[in-house]
Amino acid sequence: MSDAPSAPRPASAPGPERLGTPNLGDVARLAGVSVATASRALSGRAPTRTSSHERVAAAAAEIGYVPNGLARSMMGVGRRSVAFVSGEMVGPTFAAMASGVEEVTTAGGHLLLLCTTHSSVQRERETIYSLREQRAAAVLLVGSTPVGEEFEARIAEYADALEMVGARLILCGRPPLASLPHVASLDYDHVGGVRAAVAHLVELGHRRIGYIDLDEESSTPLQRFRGYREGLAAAGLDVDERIVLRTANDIESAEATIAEFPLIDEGITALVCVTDLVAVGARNGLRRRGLDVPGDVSVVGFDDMLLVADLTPPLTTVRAPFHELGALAGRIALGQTAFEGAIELPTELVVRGSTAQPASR
Amino acid sequence: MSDAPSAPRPASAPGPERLGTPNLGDVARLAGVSVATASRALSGRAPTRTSSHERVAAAAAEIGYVPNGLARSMMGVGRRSVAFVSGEMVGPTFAAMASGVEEVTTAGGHLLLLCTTHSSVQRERETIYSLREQRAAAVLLVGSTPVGEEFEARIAEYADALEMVGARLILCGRPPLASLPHVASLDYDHVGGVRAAVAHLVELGHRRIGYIDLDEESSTPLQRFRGYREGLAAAGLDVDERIVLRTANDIESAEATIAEFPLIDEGITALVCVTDLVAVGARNGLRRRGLDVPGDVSVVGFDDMLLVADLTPPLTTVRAPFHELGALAGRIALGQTAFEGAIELPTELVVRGSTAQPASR
DNA sequence: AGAAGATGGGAGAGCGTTTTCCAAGCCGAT
DNA sequence: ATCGGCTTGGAAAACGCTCTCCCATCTTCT
Repeated sequence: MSDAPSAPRPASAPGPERLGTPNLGDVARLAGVSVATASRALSGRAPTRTSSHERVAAAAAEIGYVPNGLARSMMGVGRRSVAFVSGEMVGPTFAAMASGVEEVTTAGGHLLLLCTTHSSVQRERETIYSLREQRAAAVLLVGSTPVGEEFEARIAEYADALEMVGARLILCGRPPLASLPHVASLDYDHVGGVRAAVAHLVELGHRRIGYIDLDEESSTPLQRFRGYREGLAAAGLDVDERIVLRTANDIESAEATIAEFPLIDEGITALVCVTDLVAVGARNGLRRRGLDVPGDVSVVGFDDMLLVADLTPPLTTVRAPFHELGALAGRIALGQTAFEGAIELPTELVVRGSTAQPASR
Repeated sequence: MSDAPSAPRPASAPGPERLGTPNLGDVARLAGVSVATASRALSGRAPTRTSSHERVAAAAAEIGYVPNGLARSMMGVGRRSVAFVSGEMVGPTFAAMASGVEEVTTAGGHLLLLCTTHSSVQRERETIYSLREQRAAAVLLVGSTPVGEEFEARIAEYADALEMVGARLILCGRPPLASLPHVASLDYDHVGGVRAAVAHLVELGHRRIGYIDLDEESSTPLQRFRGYREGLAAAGLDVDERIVLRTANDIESAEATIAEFPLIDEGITALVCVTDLVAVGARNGLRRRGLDVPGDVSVVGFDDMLLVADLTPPLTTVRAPFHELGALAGRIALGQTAFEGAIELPTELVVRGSTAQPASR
């Protein structure tokens, strides 16, 4: 049956000109060598360099050859990609973490993919599965997320799905999951940070310290609240649920929350806030009620976002190493650093002007 | 010569088990159909669905088949990627623009690549060429950059290089280049924004209005300075170089710059700043010198970054539609919107408390 | 009942690389 | 002069997919 071993070239024209971008075959043809030789010459993987190598290089330059990274990736030798998946791209912590990741991915010759889930489970799942199809080297799931069985089951599903194609899943900015100790997860010391903040307030003489929490049940606020609780406990104080407020994570909501809170009646002299944004809102609300910060009420935030040092008063807050966290996550994603158990980066209390001794009664 | 048309399968074992992730061939084999049928069935490109389609779907589910996005991309049917290339990833404008781009790329089923050049020409070039190899659909070069022939030549080089592989170059957040009207470039109205700021100050009664510029010659500060000049001219005033300062784009530098500036001697009552960061630094410096804002000197910024509304006094500034700019750039990148000449999005003056009538002399 | 049309599915080329295997060619050594 | 080792380069398989022919059915019309 095989009467014509050489196929009749159905599509391409007989002339030397081809459509589209030139290909390694074109380079080889022009240089008068085989594609194998051309590939070897261009990738520098050949034993020695000979005249044909130079012909290949010249041919490549002449026709403007651009190697196809997609094809290289398919052969397992291209750049791999790492995905940065977060709920939202705004917010003070995002950019710093992303830049940390970017630093190590590009240093390693890899690509950084950016995805947003808009806090939708469906989009999160779609994103992960899409990334799996793209054969990403790793997926960084960053930011706070819900706690609970349903969530852990979802992460387990993602981890399995990704492992199936040799991609690893890394949880970034959230604590390790009890049921999934093998999933790499790195976080910073929320608890210690807030504990330090509370200790600072206690040392200043505060005894009645309120807390403003987020109105969502996710890992970050939960941990920070634990820091509050432990901080109080360390000073021999108990959590009084009546002076724990909840709000959304933006300035306006926090301000509105403070507006309708009978704090004076409770004798509160200090307020620990789950984030800087909430702290700023709280400060605005206090001010609106004619209360001075820190004269009447001290305020502490968390994140040390840009500009909080320039507020009046400058905000006392907890600084977390977002950039380092991102860089470390990137290194683990690329396999440059092994993941051995949970990683928790230290945080640091930055004392500024929004905290002071309570007014003498 | 062709005695053995069927090659002797050198590598893979004879058993049904294969290493690595399952393949479309594996699915087809299990379903008892050809790869062509399997491909059609899974991609839903077949006219109707038949029993074999269901067998294929079942087989795919059974062995956990994950289509290879890289291979699909190589065939020209996969997700394409759009690259967001900026100097730095920090800064107030970055996240908003990136999120705008992300919104439209993922809506269109595409991938967003994130790259940083660290303001190094070499890295910029490497990035562009790497993206070209990756066959990105488009490259968004975002942020301010140097002006001048050398720069335009570089952009021309990039545009040509990218066009060679069918990728388009989009300049985002900088004005169109005179020598390259065909490369898509979108910007927002720096000039109009600063003009409005100056007009606002003039209307308040200011006549001696200083300016703090950046110490770099790039498009953004140049345009904003032009807005300053035109704003003064519209009020019949001239630029007095003695009250034009230069600083780096961070709070500390701006503060230091203000510290050694004889502004009182010059009778300055208002200061227009090239960015919010500089404005905050200026405010800090003024305050340090015992001057009140806006009592002694009014201050205007540009960018309306997060928290400037919560400073004391709240900063009067110019707001630019960064998110929309990013989204529009994304749409042009994806070819959803045609680029017809320069695009300039409007800006808006946001009057807050850092500007007031000059003190009566 | 036979032919025309519709339709599902298979074989195989093609995408642009890398890489393995193997045939030459060339050198010095026996 | 011939043989083993070494370099050099080519043919072709492989990666995993899509897509264009085709052929074999099945339906349906005359």
